[in-house]
Amino acid sequence: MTPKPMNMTHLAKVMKALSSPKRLELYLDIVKKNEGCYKTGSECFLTDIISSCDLGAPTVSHHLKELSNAGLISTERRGKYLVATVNHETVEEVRALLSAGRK
Amino acid sequence: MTPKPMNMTHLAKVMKALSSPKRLELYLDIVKKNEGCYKTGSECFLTDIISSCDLGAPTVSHHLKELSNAGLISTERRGKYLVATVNHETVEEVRALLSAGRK
DNA sequence: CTTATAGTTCGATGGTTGTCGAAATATGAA
DNA sequence: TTCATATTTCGACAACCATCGAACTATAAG
Repeated sequence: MTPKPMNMTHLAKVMKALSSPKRLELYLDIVKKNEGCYKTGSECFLTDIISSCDLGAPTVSHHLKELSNAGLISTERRGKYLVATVNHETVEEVRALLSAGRK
Repeated sequence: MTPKPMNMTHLAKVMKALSSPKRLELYLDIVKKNEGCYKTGSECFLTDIISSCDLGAPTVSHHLKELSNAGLISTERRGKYLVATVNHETVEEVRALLSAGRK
């Protein structure tokens, strides 16, 4: 089944969410940690992200909200911590739209 | 052959180039006109883009330069007119990077 | 050469954004 | 409850951006 089409306003929002180098780095970090989760069962904790990047906690919080707002990730509170998971559907929709007019 | 990997700074640049709704619209318009070109031989002229969108010529010129700067399109002067063509390689590189950690 | 059309460059402007520190909130531990 | 850690909200600020009109350059037609 092909993923349902995405309107352009939303797509622009997703692109904007990934247009800041730091935020893109954060996103790819979450992706990688999610891969690890698939294999080892460990999850992606916000606190680890904050520790491993050179940004302040408020900035990271803001970036994660932006990624979440664009539908790229979802966040869930697990006790004291926050867990981030990638929303693969949204990524697929972007890929689908980028496939337009492919050779 | 898999496309060569793209560094993150460049990827962020590409994302930023597509993060403005109007500019995204322009890009997809160029993609569509390039598709038509493949079938009918007609090309994508800047003057037509300017006529069919609600932006001034200076703004469109600026947007096209941004798309070109990101490597998403190339422009070529054909006599009095400017022709825009999609750079499929760049799009493929973006798609490749978005494939990271896919289910 | 003059005119008309296509496109770019420039300067300005209002709006958005990434980042920070400080303060507030949330949650679990002692 | 009190404390420590995790996260969010707030206010601010400099930097950036999308858009515009005016002026400039380029190319072709007459």
